[in-house]
This record gives sequence, C-alpha cells and structure tokens, in this order.
Amino acid sequence: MTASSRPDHRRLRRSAGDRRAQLVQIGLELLPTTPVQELTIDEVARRAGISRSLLFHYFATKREYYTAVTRAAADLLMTHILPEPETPSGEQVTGMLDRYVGWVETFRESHLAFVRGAGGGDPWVSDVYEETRGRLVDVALTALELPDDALRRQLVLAWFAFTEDLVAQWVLEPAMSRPELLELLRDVLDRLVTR
Amino acid sequence: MTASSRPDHRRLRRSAGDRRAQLVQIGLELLPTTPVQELTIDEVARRAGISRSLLFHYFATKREYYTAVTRAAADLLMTHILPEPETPSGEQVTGMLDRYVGWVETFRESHLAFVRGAGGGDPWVSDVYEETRGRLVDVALTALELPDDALRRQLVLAWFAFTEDLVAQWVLEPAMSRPELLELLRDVLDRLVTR
DNA sequence: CCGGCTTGCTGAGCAACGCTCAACACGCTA
DNA sequence: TAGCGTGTTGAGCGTTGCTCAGCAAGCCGG
Repeated sequence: MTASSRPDHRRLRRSAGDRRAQLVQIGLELLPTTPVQELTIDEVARRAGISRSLLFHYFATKREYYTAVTRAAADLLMTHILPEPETPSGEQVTGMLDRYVGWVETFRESHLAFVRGAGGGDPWVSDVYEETRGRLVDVALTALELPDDALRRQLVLAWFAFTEDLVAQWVLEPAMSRPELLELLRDVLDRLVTR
Repeated sequence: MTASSRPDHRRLRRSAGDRRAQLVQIGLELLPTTPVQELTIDEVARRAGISRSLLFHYFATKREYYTAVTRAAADLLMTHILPEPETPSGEQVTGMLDRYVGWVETFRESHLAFVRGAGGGDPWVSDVYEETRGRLVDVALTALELPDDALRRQLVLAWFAFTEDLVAQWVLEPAMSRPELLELLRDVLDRLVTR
C-alpha cells in the first residue's frame, strides 16, 4: 500500500455467523435477476465489500455457496406456507394453498426464478428442491389424514408441479378469479388423492 | 509444424451444413450426461476433431450453440409425438399421450435431462421449451375440438407440467400399470378442459 | 501445370471466472 | 504492550468463453 494514504477502513470485521448470513442474504437479493448458478463470486464479494478469497473461506466452492442460497430461499417459502398448528386439519391444505398463492403474488420474480433454477441443471440445487417438495408432501398428506403410499406421493408431487405451473401463469395473466383458482387447485387435489 | 513429420491430415474438410449438423448431433449425445449449459466448447470440439475456433465460426456464442442443441432435442420429441393425420381426432390425444410415455421410457435419462435443463436457468433455453409446449397445446386443443381461450391454454399447459412430472416419476418407480397411468392422465385432462 | 479465389479451418492469445495459498492486521486478553 | 486467534486480503494459477489474423484445401480459368 502507498505510504501517504491509509487504505479503505470502512471494512469492518464481522463475526463468522454474520458474514455467512450476509453473503447468503446477498445471494437471495440477486436471485430474481440472476439464475443461482450464474451468480459470480466477484459480484457477490463486491456487494459484500469483501475479497473473493473471503467468500471461499466461508463456502469452499461456488456450488456450496449457491446451494446455501437455494436452501435459504426454500426455507423462507416453507416457513411461510406451513400450516398453523391450531387449524383443524381439514382446512390446513386450503390455508397452505392460499398462503402459497399469496407468496407467489408477492415475490413474483424471485419465486419464479427460484422455481426455474430449482428444476434446472445442477443436481445439488435440484436436490434441495426435491427435498422441499418431499417435506411439503408429508405435511399435505398428514393434513389430509391420508396414508402415505408410493402412488399417492407421486400424485401429490405431480399435483405440486401442476399447481406451480398454473399459479405461475395465473400471476402473469389471471384468467380466473383468485377464489376460483384456489377452488380448482383444491378440487384437482381431492379428486387425485381420493381415488 | 516440425519439418520431418507432416501434420495430422485425417481432418477432412466438411461442408458448412455437415459440420453444423455434426456439432449439434454431438451436443445431443452429450445431453444425457451433461446439463446443456454446462457443455464445454472444448469437449464438443475435441469430440468433433476440430478446433474451438471452428465451433465459434458456426455458433457465434456458446449460448447460441446449446440453444440449437435444445431446439434439436425439442424437434425430435415433437415429430415423434405429433398425431398421425389419419387418426380420428377423438383418439389423437390418446395416441400422443401413449407415444409421449413411450418416448420417456425409451430415452429416460436424456429426456429427463432435457426437461430439467429446459425449465432451468437460462432464458434462451426456457424459451425453446415454452415454444414447444405452446405448439403442443395448439395440437391438443384442435385434437380435442375445443376453443382456444386463455383459461383453457393455461389449464392444458399446467396439465403438461403435471404429466411431465408424473411420467418422470413413473418411469423411475412405476406405482401403477401403464394403462392406468394413461387413463389417469387422460381423465385429468378431460375434467380440466370441460369445465 | 499454375496463379488466384473461396471458404473451411487453425493457433496464439486475451479476459473473466473459480479457486489456492501464504501472509497480513484487527481487536481481544494477559 | 506483547501475544494470539481469526477475519481478511493480494497475488497468482488453470480453465473456459471468445477474438483475430492468417493458413490451406479444393476448385476455377488460363
């Protein structure tokens, strides 16, 4: 460093936990504009005001980093959607559906980005996504008070795909009313699951 | 090049069309093992026995290349699925469904790879995918002899998502018989579309 | 056989990115 | 104030996408 000017000292030392959280947070903020796997270490480090090297101190590989970001996004969704334990089980699914649609309405782009990135390409990211879907099936099946056999799991999972796709289209171009959408989804699920 | 040995002359000159086709073909062969976007120019060029530079002569960017590969994959699927024009329109959808399941059974990995890569990340690839889905909706709706309004389009598209997901699961773990699967899918579609 | 043209094709090299490593410096405690 | 743990950095390497100037294979008119 040059003699006469002391270097940039706005960079504070943070605790390990804080830094990790900050980095993941930055990843979440970039999600809507960039597919997870295309986040560049450079960009994230720049936004955090740190060097590339430091990011690699917290996340051994780039993949480890964006997997963490993906998991964080999934957790946000899950905690928002999960049923309140007091609700009678018959209405839990309806509530979850309602909250899911609300979530997509609120975070349009970032949610669509999440879903796209999740299905696509990288197996590590897909794993996080599949894991989340699996957890949701568990919740749904117990809320519906139905046994958890292979066939029903597949049907509910496929219904998720249906729901995701339809809701994604619906927020972009609402071809029916919100209650109609919810009723339709609920109806399809019921028919599928009570065969 | 050294004086005493004449260089490798097994490399033939090909016509522009041939080379393009060959490169796309190599991409298709690599699809099952590698997400489209992760194809490396190096690898493809090596397999084709040409220099990286030549690949960039035919495809200005990497993206342009793997978009072409994706489009080729989509076209293969389309031509295999499309109904034979002689079939009465009532049975066309059934036939398409049957051929679709057959396709997934035959090309398990490459098809799953295609679908994953399609949903994921890169907008250019997604566009090809969406375009294909759109064409399929057109075919399906005319085969069903139904009007083509916004709502129905959305429902059929979402049903595609349902179908894709369910069939993908089914080939990996058949939780019902093949005819049952086909009937279920057909049934869900009918109910959705005749509301 | 030869000069010249078209065009398929290559090698060297740059910039961006993921990743490594040795060392620095902040801020706490003795 | 010396010492220490640890948050942090800069320099640098290998790979990969991409560029560019120019080579060479095959075909033409002479």
